[in-house]
Amino acid sequence: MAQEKKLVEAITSMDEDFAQWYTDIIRKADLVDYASVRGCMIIRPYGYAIWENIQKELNTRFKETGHENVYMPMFIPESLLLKEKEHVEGFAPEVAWVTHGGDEKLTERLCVRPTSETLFCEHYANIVQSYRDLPKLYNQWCSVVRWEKTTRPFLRTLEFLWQEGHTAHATAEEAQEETIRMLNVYADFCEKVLAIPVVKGRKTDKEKFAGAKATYTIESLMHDGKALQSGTSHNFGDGFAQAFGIQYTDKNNQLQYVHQTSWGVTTRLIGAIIMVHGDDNGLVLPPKIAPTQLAILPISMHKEGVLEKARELRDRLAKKFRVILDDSDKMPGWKFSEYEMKGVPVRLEIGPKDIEKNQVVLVRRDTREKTFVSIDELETKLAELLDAVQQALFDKAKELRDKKTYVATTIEEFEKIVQETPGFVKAMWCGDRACEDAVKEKTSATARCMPFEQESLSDKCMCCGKPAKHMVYWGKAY
RNA sequence: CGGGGUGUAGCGCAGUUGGUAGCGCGCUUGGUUUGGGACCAAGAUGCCGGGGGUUCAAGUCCUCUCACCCCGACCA
Repeated sequence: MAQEKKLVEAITSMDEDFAQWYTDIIRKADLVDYASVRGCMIIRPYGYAIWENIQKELNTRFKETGHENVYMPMFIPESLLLKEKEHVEGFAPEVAWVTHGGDEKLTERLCVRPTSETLFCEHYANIVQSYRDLPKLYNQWCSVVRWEKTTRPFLRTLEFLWQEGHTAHATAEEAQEETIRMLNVYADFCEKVLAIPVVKGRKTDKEKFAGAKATYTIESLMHDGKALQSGTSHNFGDGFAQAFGIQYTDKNNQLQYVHQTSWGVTTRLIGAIIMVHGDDNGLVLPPKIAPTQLAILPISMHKEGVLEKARELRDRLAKKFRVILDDSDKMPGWKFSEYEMKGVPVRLEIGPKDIEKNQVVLVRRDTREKTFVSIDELETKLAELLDAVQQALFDKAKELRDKKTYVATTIEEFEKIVQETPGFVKAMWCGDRACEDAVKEKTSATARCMPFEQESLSDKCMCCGKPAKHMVYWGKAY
């Protein structure tokens, strides 16, 4: 029995060692495997299915807001990358270079895209001539490469999957509207689909994207109290347009520069789902994103009629839900643990006793609460239960985030909170880079964002005591 | 890139003063089982991370190297 117990507890407790818990989950739930190149991961079918659902949901929203998908090359000539100064300085340290084609040394080395601003800019310069050509609302799904020093599956890998939207507009106002529109799309997606509450706001200059005029972000809080930047939306103004010569002729026959935006989310969102909803029994997936919403587990399936009934239910429910039937000869207890580990939102048990009573047992993953449901009203009850789980996950995550959101008015208070009770800390800031640097130096916490919903906690900067300009969410970040 | 740790069967690990490799889980086959990780029986599985040394003999000692994990600095 001791041995069995150990097996069940194969996942490290999150309170004991959060990092190890995370690693255990992604391996045991079959999300990823390590690849032979350092820092690269294999996204396994179950993990990739989550990404496919993310793609499906986001693509719908992108199309609804008028965007078209395109595909850009993965190589960027060095000369092209060098065109925008701040941008290069931001990315140069972490790009991978291709220097040879076969045995031939290339005359100009090519970087493997770390992001595709330069490619989109080059293309826009070619295809935009008139105000009639605007706006251009493009998006691409691809992978990018950043030669990171340390890596963690989903959170930071050398190569990762993402989408990057790149748009060009006639006016600064339109570009700003687009930047905020897409930030809101991300926020809505995170909250409604991933059940992850987010704080919307603007990045400080120190934290903004290399080459951007302004960066907006959605920030979420993980179970361990560390913050995760979950999506960003940048307004480039006309900086890139000037560097790349993207001009159009307006209605008055005047030559103008376009105003651009870019925005992206990555497979990191999967890391967020794990760290926001997961527990000591494994993954917990929000029904809207779960590859499998219902696992049907026949009990005593060698007995007459059980398997037949289970198959009948599977066929019936598969019309409306993402369902699997596990008719392998594993023990029921093993299957319970397995599907909990994989975060399947609801499981259905059906055995001889249930068939007699024309019922099934539904068990929700998040609370393990069991309900007996008549087979006749299964579709309705299951739909209700999935909705209830979706909502409960959001509520629970929000409650935890709110609980772990603190207020500090002095640097001493701030330091104490950061050290003793990790989470978001709301505090006032004068807007000076020196104070931001000092906070990081002292506490290793950074400014996550200046939220749109500002509060006046005090009229002085917590660091220097000068008049406060912004209320900032601070925290240690992934 | 700094600090720490680990590489032995698919996974988790043991391997004493150097003597030619073992345990648990998993896997295969057969049987009994099935409402919270079943049991019995019979099997299969190793370039001991890699290179170089020392030695009659290296998983074990020396040396170089590679990879991964954790903590920092940098980033999505």
